[in-house]
Amino acid sequence: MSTVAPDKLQARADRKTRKRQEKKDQIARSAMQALQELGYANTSLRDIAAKADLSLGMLHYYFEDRTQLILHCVSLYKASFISGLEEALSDASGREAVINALASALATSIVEDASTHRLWYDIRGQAMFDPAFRPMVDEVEAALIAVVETAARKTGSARPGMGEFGYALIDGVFRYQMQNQITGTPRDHESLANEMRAVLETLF
Amino acid sequence: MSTVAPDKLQARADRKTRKRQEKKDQIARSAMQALQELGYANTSLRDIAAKADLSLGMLHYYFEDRTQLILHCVSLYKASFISGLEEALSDASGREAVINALASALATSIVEDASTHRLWYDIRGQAMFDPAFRPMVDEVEAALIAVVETAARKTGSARPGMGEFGYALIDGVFRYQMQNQITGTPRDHESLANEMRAVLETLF
DNA sequence: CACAAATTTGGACAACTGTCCGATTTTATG
DNA sequence: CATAAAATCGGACAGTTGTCCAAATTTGTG
Repeated sequence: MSTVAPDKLQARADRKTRKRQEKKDQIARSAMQALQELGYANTSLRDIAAKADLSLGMLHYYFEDRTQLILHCVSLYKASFISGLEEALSDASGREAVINALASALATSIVEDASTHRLWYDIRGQAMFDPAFRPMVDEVEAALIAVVETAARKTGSARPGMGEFGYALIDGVFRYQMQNQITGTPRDHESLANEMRAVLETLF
Repeated sequence: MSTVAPDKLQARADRKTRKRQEKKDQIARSAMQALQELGYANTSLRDIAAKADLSLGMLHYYFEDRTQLILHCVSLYKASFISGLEEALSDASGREAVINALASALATSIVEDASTHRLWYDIRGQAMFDPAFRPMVDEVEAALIAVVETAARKTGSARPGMGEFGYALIDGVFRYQMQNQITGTPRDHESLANEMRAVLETLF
């Protein structure tokens, strides 16, 4: 028989699992640093352990295997990037304002988080070969398509198939900007936003 | 002193190097089969040797290292894909004909060579982390941008910066089509070409 | 045919990988 | 404070990787 109330046990278990989740997030944030630098193919668990100042065994204590750890990183990426876009959209109303908000948010992300997106594109490409990454990639892309659909609705230009088509177009330019930002000549926020605006103006 | 004429020596040396080049191409074609299947990160030299029915040492006899072999594969990809696009464009005149030709050629390539493009996107992503791939990737992209500029000129809609911008847009849709063709529901030539035509109509 | 060069083989090698586990330390609990 | 659970460590393990090389075979040449 238990000496404490059931709800107290429950609360205790919850605190444990939350603490564990936070530790997993913290490890994943360190892991992202290593992955962003070296890429999926060239980052070993030892690289990650070193970056996180953790022992090798710890990684397997918190994550089933390498794939699960990387998936957790993508999950963090999604939460951060998508919610930023949604927030930018929710604050805007009127066609021009919506277009400006989206273009500006995307440009900001290129300037500030180019190497995070580089990792995302690396893993999205990996998903083309390793089915283990597909569900997570599909989840992120579905959310991005939903963002485009929201923008289309708010600009009064919603059409069937618009989400996917718009996502593909925007992603093409966004990825090219990211690539040039890292391997070519970096551009400033205004220049990037203007280019993206040109896409959105013809799309919506 | 030599017992044969200098030009004869020259011809002999040329034959040797040409034969060596053809062997390299043959190996690279086999290597592409393995790489297309498994991807850059998961294809070992042993996988390639097995696919090419060759011993491991042979690969190093013809290629300095793994990177050089893969670069040779990309070089083959470029020659084949780009020349196909250029040919399609050269046969067409008049705005609608040019747009149709380009849209159709791209759709054909999605249907027939989706997994070749999957490998290309894999290596283009790899170039974001490994500088050894950058010159080759830049070369391919410069050629693709030139194709877009040719199309823009032939449709009478050439503007400064058009090549890069158009390439980014088209590539976004093309890549998304490729991804869906492999991991999603494959579509037929007409459907793919129609979608691409929609991009080209607004671009040019 | 003889002989040199080119080609091909098969395996050795060290480095690196993800995974796993026993022992130790730290933390939370009654 | 004592004791159980959670957390952390350090290293072992087997498998894989790219690279290299000495020997054997094939090819081309005089």
